[in-house]
Amino acid sequence: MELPSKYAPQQAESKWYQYWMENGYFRSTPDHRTPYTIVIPPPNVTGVLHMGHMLNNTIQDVLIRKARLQGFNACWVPGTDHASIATEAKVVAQLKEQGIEKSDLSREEFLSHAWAWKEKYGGVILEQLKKLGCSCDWDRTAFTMDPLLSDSVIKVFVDLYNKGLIYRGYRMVHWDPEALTTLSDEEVIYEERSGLLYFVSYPLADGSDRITVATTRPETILGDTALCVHPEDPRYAHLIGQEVLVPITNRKVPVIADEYVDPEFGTGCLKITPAHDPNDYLIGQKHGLELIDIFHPNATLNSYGGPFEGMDRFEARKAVAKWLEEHGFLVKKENHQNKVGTSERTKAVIEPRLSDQWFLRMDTLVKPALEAVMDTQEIKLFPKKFENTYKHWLEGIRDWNISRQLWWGQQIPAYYYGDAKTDYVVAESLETALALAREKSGNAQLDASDLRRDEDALDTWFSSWLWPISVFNGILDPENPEIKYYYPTNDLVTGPDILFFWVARMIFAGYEYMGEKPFTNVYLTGLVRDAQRRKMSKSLGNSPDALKLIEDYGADGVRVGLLLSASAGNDLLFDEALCAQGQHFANKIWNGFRLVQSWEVAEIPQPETAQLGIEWYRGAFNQTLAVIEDHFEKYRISDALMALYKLVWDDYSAWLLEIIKPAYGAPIDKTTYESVIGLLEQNLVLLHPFMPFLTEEIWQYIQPRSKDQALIVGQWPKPYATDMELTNTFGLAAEVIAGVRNIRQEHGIPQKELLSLCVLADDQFPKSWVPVITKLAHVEEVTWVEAAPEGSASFRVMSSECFVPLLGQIDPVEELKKLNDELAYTQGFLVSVEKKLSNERFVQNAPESVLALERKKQSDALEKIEMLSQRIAQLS
RNA sequence: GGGUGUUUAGCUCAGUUGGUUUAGAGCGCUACCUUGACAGGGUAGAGGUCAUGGGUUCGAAUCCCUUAACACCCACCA
Repeated sequence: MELPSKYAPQQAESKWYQYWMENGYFRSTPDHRTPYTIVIPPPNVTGVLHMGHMLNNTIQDVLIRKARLQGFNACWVPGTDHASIATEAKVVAQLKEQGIEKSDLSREEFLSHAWAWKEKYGGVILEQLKKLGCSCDWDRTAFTMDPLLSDSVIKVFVDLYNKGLIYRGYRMVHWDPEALTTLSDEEVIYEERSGLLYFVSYPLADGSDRITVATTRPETILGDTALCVHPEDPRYAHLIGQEVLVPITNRKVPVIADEYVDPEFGTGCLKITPAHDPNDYLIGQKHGLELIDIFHPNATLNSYGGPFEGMDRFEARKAVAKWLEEHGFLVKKENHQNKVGTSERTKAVIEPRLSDQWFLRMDTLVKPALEAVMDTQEIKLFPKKFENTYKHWLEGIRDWNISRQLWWGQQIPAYYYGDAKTDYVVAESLETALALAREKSGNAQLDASDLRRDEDALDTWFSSWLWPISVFNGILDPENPEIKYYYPTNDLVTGPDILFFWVARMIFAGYEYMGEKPFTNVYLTGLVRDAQRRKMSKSLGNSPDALKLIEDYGADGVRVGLLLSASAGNDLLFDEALCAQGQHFANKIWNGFRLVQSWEVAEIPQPETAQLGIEWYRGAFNQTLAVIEDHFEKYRISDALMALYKLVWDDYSAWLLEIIKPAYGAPIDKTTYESVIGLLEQNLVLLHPFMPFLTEEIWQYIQPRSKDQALIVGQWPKPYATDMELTNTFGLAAEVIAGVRNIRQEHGIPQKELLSLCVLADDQFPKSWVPVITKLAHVEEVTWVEAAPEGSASFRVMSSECFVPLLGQIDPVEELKKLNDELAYTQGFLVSVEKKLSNERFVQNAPESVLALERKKQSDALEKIEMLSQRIAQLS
């Protein structure tokens, strides 16, 4: 059959993906085999595939496919996350475009819009993963708001509440004025921003003096309820206990003293706005200060804003500053760098805000999670450096704010029946809630209509932290066969940016609900950056279109490109050139196959060269197989691929195929043909996890295969029984061949012209390789000589000297120069070796093996120098 | 402010407990090759005082300290 000389991935990819799907190779059900399980880090349901997804899903697919080939029952559970805040923001924006405000909708109406959106766009990213070749068990596709998963979340909430780990508290929390919800500590990103430090003077109530305070937020003056100085600050000692007038409002507030104040900073006097700053809040509590909340939820000023009411906080900042300046309260302004908390999702500047929220106590959950990683190593993080980060975070962790003022998500199962703050119950169902409420209130007349369910939804991560358990229904039905079989999962592959958000919390949940770790190995990939080291982001527009890449280079090419650049634990600088390299590699493999299948097979004896080549390659294959296993164990996927790349490109294509290649038009013997097909098939198995499409394509071209002979369910190779001696001496033969090629190159001798090769050999000369040397170096014959023939170019391999007689074509001056250069190098080398050997302390201290080695180097060098000198003498 | 990590060829990175290394790979680069699988190819080659300064050692890219640059994480300093 006539195959094209360029591998065209497009048709092959859709063909084989469909074939795999139709035959159910991705499906997994519990059986007698050992399971190998990965749960996907569920991408946002509204998301589209970006480079980060491409990378970590490629890695997961490599691991899953390899496990499948190794005979494990491989199960990769796909799914999506409802991403409460991100999705809600998108839906709100979309509704706005249609002229609908969220505030005009009921919860039910809004949710029906949100579900419609999810149905429409929710599957996109999963379809894209299929294009990449991901072999997920699609029948298991889960969504964090599926009934089963949602019920799990509610059950866990109630359970944790009953255990006393979840509580409702009035706290200062991070408020996102754009999304109109609170956020957890982890969702706040601090950014360095340059702003102004305003120095504002407050008159004493009795008019006797003025005090200047420094603030970055003059608008919060409207909520000031005290000034505060350090108790031992002599500058202000006389003012403690006096009252000052707050500018604009003319409210009288006290001057108090607290050690929190740093006398060195600003003026050493701090204004206290307990409602709008976490520290001020603490000081306010300590000193019993009044709380004045000056903002609406969207961070515009409320009625406390006086003349500024209705203004946005940043607008108000300028307006207040202007007012202060005009009325003589503003002493000066200074440039000031400070860290501003922003919302991870909306980028809005966070406003500290007091409110009633639900919290999860972390102290007891943290303990087993810390031990599992730091002490018992039940869970291993790759790369290891993240263990420290993990430890630090766990040790400094604060309670987790899990309530969100959103609708898209699991609604908190708390029901209020009265006006007091404690008039609520927590229950999985309305009926239970009613019963509990009647009991708690002592009012048997309570009726379902008297219960008001908490309006808030739960943090997205409060559902995804159960993911490895809930996808197997392990929360609602902990004894079911699936969870017992698949849990704990094996590997988790994700980005380090969600180590705290997700990974750590899954570990908490695993120990709390399964009494066991959720996974054994966590492989944290690097961030994908562009060639200039910038993060890939939509706003920079430097993120390539994932699907376009697949179209251009083929999924296999993209996978290889991505993996080649992703050395373990480092950020990866993505460059399309690497996808091209992957594509070239695919083509190389394709053409290697094209060559073999073009041969006519005949019942003729096997040439010695072919026998040697096959035997040697088996050894090389064994070595690479071992290297690959080792790399995989350490999650060095990139290195594993590179080892394979070299095996296939150099050893298989460049050497083996050249060695066995019959003369043009001549047939190949059957033995060699069958061996090389066998070797090719083994290569394909190793390559399959990385390049699933191409390998299946060739695999099926080689011969028709039945359903259970497909490559995807093939068998991982075992090492060949082979003569490693041949493998080990091949390197020398290759050097001889390279030596001859080099001489050809230097003297411009075409391939067609056969040369002869004379060798002044010692024992180490690879004599068994002579037939191969003859063939690949285009040498007529190899003869053994005792002295250098007249007019030869020469090179050395170990301590054998090789000559290519080139009467009349040799420039003795050139040849001499070459020899002299080599002599100089060898002498330099000898000096360094002898320096060591003449050092008594080296001889005394170094281990025998090292000494022997140095002595060998010395004698080799001496011998070489002698031979070189002879040649030089001869020529000059 | 605290912590972690990085710094090896033009680029991206290996270099495993210090000794088979006057340091390796891939890509790129240079020269030559219309070589019957592949120019998305082949052959050959150039290219590094292992960030800096010091120390330990018979021996350091590798261990210790200094300095510098970069990256990331954590932290309520107005």
